[in-house]
Amino acid sequence: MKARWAAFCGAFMNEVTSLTAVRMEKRAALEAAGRQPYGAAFAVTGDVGEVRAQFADGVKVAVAGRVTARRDMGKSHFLDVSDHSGRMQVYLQDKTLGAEGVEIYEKLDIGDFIGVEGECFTTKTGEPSVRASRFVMLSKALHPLPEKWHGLQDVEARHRQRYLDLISNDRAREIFRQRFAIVREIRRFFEERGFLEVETPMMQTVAGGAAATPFQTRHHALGLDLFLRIAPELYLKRLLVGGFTKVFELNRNFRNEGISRRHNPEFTMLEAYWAYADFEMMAELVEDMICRVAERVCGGLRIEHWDAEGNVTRVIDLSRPWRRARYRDLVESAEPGWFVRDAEGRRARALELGLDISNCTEDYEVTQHVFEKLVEEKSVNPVFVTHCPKELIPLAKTNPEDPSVIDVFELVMNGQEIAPGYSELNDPVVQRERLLAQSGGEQQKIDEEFLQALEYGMPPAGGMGIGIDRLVMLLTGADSIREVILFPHLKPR
RNA sequence: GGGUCGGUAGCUCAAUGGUAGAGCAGUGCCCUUUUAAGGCAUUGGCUGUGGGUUCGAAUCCCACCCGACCCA
Repeated sequence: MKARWAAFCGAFMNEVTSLTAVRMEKRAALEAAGRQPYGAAFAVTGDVGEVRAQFADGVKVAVAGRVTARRDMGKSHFLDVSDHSGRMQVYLQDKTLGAEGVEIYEKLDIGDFIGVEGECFTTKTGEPSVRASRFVMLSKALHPLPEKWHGLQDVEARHRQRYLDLISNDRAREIFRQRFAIVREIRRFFEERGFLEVETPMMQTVAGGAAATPFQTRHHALGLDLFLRIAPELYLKRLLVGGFTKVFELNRNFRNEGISRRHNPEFTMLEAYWAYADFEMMAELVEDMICRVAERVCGGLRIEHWDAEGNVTRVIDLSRPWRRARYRDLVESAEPGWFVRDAEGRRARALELGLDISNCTEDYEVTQHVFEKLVEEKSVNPVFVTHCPKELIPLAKTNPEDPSVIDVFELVMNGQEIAPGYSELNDPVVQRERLLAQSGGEQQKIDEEFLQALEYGMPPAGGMGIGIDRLVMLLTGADSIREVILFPHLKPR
C-alpha cells in the first residue's frame, strides 16, 4: 500500500508517509463523490477575528479557515477553524449535514481549509460558536500539521517552513504582526512630519555609504558588473542636492558578511535626511519616533523581554528624555584612567581586560573595542553617544569646537548600536579626502558621481539610519534576527 | 574557522550496553454542547550517515553530514 502511493504521489510530494497516503485517498474519494477537494471563492463575513468581534447569538455568518482541532462527540462535531486573526469554534450535527454531508465530513482532516455558513450561538460552556448549516471543503491538506500542543519546535524547520511556524506558534504570529505594525507606524510618523518616502537604486556600480562587503551581480546586456547596495545614503544625499528637504527610504540593504544572531545578509534599513537640520535634531526625531512606535505597538515605554519559561530577563525603559553622553566620558567611566595611559598602555590594559585586539592597528580601534564591550553591551536603556572620534565615521561634520570628534550620535540600547545620526558632511573637498582615506586609495571604490553632486552644493542636513530588524528585536524581545525576518537566509537543502 | 550541545515514529519527547516506548496526529469501534473532549482497540522505526569496540550498540569509540548556541 505504502509503496503504491509512493509511486503515485512521488511526483507531487516531498515526503510520502502513511499519513499523506491516507489524505491522498480522502482527496480521491472526494473527487469520486463529485466534490472538489480544492474549492473556489467563498464569501466570508470577515476574517475569523472579525467574525468573533461581531459575534452575537442568532446572527448569520460565513467563516472560512484552516481546521486546527477536531472534537467528535458521536453524532455532533466541534471544529476549531483558524486564521492569522484567531480561532472560531464550529458546531456540526449529522442531522443537518445529511447522509451525503456526513460522508464528506468523514474525509475531513486537521489542516484542511473549510468554509462554513451558519448561525452564531454560545455553547453551555460559554464558547462562541457557529452552528453550521452548510460547510464546504476549500483545500485538502496532504500533510499533517505539527503537534497541536507544543507546536513546531525545530528551529530550522520553523524558519524553512515559516508557514508551519505561523500556523502553530502564537508567538511567531505575534512577532510578525508587531513587526509590520512597527513598519506601518514608522511610515506614518515620517509622512506626518512631511518626509517623502523615496526609492533609490538597489543595484549600484559603486557600493558606497557604508563600510561593508557587497554582493556582486552582472548586467549582461550592458556587460556591467553591479553591486547590491550596502546603503542608500549616497543616493538620498543626491536628492538633497536636487532640492528635496525631507526624504526617507525604508527598504532592503545587502551585506556580504557572516550570518549570526544579529546579522542576515539582507536586512531592512531606514534612512532619513532632513535639510537644514543637524544631529541634535535627528536625535530628537529618533527619540520621538521610537517612543511613538513603542506606545502604539507595544503598549507603552516599558519593554519587557521574556525567556521560554516566562521569566522577565530584561526591561528596557524608554522613558524620556533619553540620556545623552560623550563617547570619551562613557569610556572613561567604564574604564577609569583609560585616557591617562598612552597608546601602549591602552593596548596592555585592553589585553588585561580580556579583549581581542589582534586586528586593531590604530589606537582609536583599541578604544572602540573597550567602548563596544564595556559600554555598548552593557547599555540596556537608550543613550545617545555623542562626540565620537572622527576616525570612526567619514561622512559626518567635524565638531566646530573639538576637531578630533564629529557631530554625530550613536543611539545605543539593548546592548547594541541601534541608530547612528549625523550632521552630514557637505563640503565636497573634505568629503573627497575622507573617502579617499577610507578606500585606502582605491579609486574605483569612490562614487565620483556622488562627489560631483556634492560639488553642486548640498544643504547642511541631519541624517540617520536604523536597522529595522534590530529595532523589532528590541521591541518584541526576539533574541535572534531570524525570529523577526519571515524567510531568513538558510543554506539550501 | 574554534568550542559546547543536539539529530529516535508525521509532530513533541522518553529509553545510560540486554526485546525501541509514550502523548499528539492517523486507522477502526462507542458517544448529539466538547475545549489538549473521553473510552476501547490498533497502524506506524535503516535510532542522521559510514566505520569500529562488544556475545550484544539508540546508548561506548572514530570519521563525516545536518542543526542549535557561544566565540572569532
